[in-house]
Amino acid sequence: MFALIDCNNFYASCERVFRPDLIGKPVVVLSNNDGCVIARSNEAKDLGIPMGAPAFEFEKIFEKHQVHVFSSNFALYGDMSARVMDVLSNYSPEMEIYSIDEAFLKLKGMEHFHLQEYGRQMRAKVTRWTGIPISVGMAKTKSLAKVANKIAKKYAEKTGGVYIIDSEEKRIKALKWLKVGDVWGIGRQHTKKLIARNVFTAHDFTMLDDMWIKKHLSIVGLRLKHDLQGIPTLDLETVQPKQSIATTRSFDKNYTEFEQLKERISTFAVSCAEKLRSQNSSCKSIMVFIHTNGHRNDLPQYARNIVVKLPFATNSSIELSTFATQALQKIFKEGYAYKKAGVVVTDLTDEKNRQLTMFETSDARHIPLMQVMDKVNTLYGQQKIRLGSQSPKFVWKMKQDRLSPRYSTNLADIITVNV
DNA sequence: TCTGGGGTCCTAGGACCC
DNA sequence: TCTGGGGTCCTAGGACCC
Repeated sequence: MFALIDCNNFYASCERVFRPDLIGKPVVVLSNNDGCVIARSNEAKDLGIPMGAPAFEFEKIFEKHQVHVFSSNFALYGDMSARVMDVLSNYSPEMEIYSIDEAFLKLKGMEHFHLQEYGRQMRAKVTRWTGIPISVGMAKTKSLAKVANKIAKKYAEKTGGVYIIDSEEKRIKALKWLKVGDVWGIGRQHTKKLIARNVFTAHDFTMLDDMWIKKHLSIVGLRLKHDLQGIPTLDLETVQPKQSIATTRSFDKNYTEFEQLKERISTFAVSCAEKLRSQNSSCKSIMVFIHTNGHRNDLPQYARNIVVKLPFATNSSIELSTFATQALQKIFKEGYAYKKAGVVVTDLTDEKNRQLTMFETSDARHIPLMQVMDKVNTLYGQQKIRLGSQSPKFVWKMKQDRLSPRYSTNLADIITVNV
């Protein structure tokens, strides 16, 4: 058996842990730059605020219904996630942390446990120890555990937040209930195709011909079909080293000057370099992209990316910044209003096993320099030491008007209790 | 005015090898 | 008329996830 544990309305729930006065009230959390809604409490969902709703379009509704709006506070959510995962790890030796708010547990050898009760215990303990409400779904395969979890969440009162698919009868009933577009692994494009073929439910999907699925949804779709039929096809995935690392941002306003973009790209490259160093990797290629605002029909559009193979693997902020800004020069065009840019590093290698080239031009002196930079910046705050190319002339600040305190990761933000 | 960020996997087609 | 067979690697693009 597999269990899928999912935190309910995770970001919104994190905000509520330290603001219990918000329980029962509509809460939404916005994306970077306070752009769109990325998390909603049940009360906010009931108001008809959709996922991804642009904040500016819903400002009136927020006001009218006294919705509590938060900027995203990833320091808080990351820390709360670690706490939840820590509690869950006590319930099985085999766990896969699937995302910031989801984990699969393998319940091998627990067939004789009272699983319903086991799920209830998990739920009680996570809520008690972290303040985060969760839903638990269990079934013979991962994708069915996902389905069970949806049922547990949707019918929380009836199920107590725990649902188990443990018979063929329940499996069929669950799959007939689930819309095909809500199946894990079936997105918008595939849903369109499936509905055109009169496939409306997950159950309809499992009745499709293997060859048809393989042709139109690839091997991934076929595996999913088998998994949904109760044939274990998807196993827990072990933690793999990352294949790519990205830092990308939308801007608060449109940028037209090369110098402005250069500062951004340099900063993104430095950020990627820091992420690389924190996991002891170097990268051998780098991708830089820029584009205009696709939502603005009134402005000329331009989007380009460029991949640069590096002559040697590196994680030096200085070197990556240099390569990135050189790349930017190749794709930048005058006369456009740029809204978003990013740097993605790929071809990652272990720092220690770095292959040198015959004519290595990477500067070995950067290594101790980066160590010192990381140390100082960790101790005294981000960007206390930065490159000259990250000019303070262009001070850039993300719009975060409604940021909550970092209750659990910053000493100054710890809550005070008055007795 | 204003619309997120960070990932993964698969396939088809081209280039290349013997 | 008639032009092999079997591979690998790489890349771009498309799909998906939270």
